[in-house]
Amino acid sequence: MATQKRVRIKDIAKLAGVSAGTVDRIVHNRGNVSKKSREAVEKVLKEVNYRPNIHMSSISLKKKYDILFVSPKFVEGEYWGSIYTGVLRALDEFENINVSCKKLTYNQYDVFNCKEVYSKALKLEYDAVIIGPIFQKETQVFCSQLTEKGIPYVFVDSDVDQTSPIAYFSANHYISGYLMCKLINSIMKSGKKDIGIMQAMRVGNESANSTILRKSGFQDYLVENKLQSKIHKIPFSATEPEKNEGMFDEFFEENKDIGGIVVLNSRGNVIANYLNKKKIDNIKLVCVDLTNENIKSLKNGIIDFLIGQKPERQGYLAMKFLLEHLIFKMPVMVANILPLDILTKETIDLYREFNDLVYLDQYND
Amino acid sequence: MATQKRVRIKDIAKLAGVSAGTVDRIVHNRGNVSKKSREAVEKVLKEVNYRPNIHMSSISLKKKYDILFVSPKFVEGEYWGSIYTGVLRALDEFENINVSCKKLTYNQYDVFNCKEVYSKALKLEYDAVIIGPIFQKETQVFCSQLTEKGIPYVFVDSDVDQTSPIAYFSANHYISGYLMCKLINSIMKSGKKDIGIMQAMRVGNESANSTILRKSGFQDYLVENKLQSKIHKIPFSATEPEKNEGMFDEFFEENKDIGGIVVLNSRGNVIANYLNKKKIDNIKLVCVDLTNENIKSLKNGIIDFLIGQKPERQGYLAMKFLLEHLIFKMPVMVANILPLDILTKETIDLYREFNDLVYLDQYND
DNA sequence: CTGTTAGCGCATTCAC
DNA sequence: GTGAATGCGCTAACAG
Repeated sequence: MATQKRVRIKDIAKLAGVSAGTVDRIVHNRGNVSKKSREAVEKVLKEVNYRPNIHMSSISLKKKYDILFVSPKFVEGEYWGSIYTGVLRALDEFENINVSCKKLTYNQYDVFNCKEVYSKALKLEYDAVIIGPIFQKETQVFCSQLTEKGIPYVFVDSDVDQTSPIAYFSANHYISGYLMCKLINSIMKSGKKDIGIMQAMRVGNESANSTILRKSGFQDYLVENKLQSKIHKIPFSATEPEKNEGMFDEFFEENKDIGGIVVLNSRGNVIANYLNKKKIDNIKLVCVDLTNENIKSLKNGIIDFLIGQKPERQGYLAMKFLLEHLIFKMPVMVANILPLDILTKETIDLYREFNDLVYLDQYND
Repeated sequence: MATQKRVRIKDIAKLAGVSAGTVDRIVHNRGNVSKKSREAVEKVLKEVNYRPNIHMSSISLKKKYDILFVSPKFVEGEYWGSIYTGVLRALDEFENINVSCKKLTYNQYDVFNCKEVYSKALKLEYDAVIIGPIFQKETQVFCSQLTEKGIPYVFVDSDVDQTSPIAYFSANHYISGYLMCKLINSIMKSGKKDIGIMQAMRVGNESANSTILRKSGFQDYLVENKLQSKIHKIPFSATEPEKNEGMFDEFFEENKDIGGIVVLNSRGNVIANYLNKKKIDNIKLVCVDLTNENIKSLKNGIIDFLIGQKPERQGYLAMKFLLEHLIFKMPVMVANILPLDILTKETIDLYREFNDLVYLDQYND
């Protein structure tokens, strides 16, 4: 009753006046089909909305698929780790498909290392790539070389201009920054009016695309709402954390009117730990990404709102769509923008309990 | 690499020294098995963590399952409609399983009608029931009669005391109320301090369990945080909406210090539309449930935060778990508490785009 | 080029 | 009470 009976390959064969084998050859673009048969089958396919049953396919599929996963280095519980967990979950769900997934990671704070890893990646053999991009230009070069070799790729976390991925899976970073600005303003109580923004220092002086977009959304909210808050950049080092406390001490010495801080990258815990240590509790804090460290700070009340980007789902969908594309050459939607999760101390536990899946795998290259 | 090769029924058969047919008889509790075989197989099952492949099972399954869905009346886009949509989505995903789902609905504001529908339900034939409960006592009676007949049931939206469902799928309504109280307080600006709570009038004067729990969470937040806000109940009628405007006029005439309103049931749009019509824009509003009407008010800025309870997912999981239970008699987790979504004007569109699935079915009984 | 056939994991039926 | 045989939708190898 709910949905009409799904049409099978056998039905299509009958309607087109050919055998099941021929239909299968066409669906999988496997050649050796006469023009006449192809046209007859494609005509039927257009009429009947054939949705191949991937579970049935995978059981009898013999081909092996090699996928490469390239992203910033990570450990479990970090943003990129969750993306990878999603990738593994997709592999688990489609366990009958014979696919191997090789992982290659680079230092996201060092453009030179990223370049190195990309060229290392080009020497390997695989059917498709999942890319977690940080550096725009380097990724563009990498992608154009993949295109030359005829290898399809998808992005997770961000899209990259001037590339042609099969699909990408990301949050809307602009809206994310816009939202974070709204949230910090709506919870800052009258009195101290200034807002701080954390800024990571990188080798190569390039900021991640996602952070740039968030900053732009942040600014636009201020302008659209004619807010007069003074904005202060707070520098910090992701690679040499021991330097941070000194820098923060200096900053807060000079800026006494900070009423709220927004962290537009996933390292919110850096400032949260500082505020906690110094027992500063009159500064509101809005951060992004459900890293283990950020979650800890959300739970103990230092972070007020934490924005989640569903990294696990991004990875899951990327692998799932990639497999569907490889197997069925199905047209997939290119832009896949996932919703933003707004989390508080009250909701984080339920969120994790429900989304967490235990993976005991080692996260090794 | 990701996960160890899944063990198949054939593997178990070999390990236990019996044939695949025998293993299947045991897995499906179908009898006609010697004690010796049963013990051998069960021993192996314990050791190897057999996860039957439901997709492979369903293809060769011949049995037909009849499911009954009982809930408050709804139209598309309302809370209960989304739950039903999730049920249909599960049926679509497991299309190979031969299952029919009959729908029966009652007036959630009229306990007598609910009773009638429950007794009508008891006269039908089915293998299991999905219940959306509103009235506690009546549901308890219904459930005890189901238990007598040996018919399993699951709840969506709420659990009900003194019943033994296979499982239930709901939000934590207590936390939901607690959270709504925190949100309204964090965004109310100094000045007007009082908070209003909307209260639906019902035939039978029984409030839904979910609303009672939310109220309790709401109160506890106030107490724990030693907040002095004065709380005002604002009565409204869900069944005779034309009476509301007069009641609200009267209420706001008498209470000038309302700075925020919380609606602990899904009818937030009732007060939102009123505030919009009267151009009152200095009252913050926090509501629950993503009904089409509530979403409209969120988008035009009348509602500040809207709490979502993932009704679609509740319905989906209820049907999915029920089928798994019926087919495999698998032990399912009884309490399934879904996370709460916090939505704002900025995030609602992404949320809907991503979660919406088009179902062209008619919502008829 | 194309139809036929075997086999994937599983539930079920049918001889033994 | 049990193993062997069949068929589900699909892919892949094979024989024409």
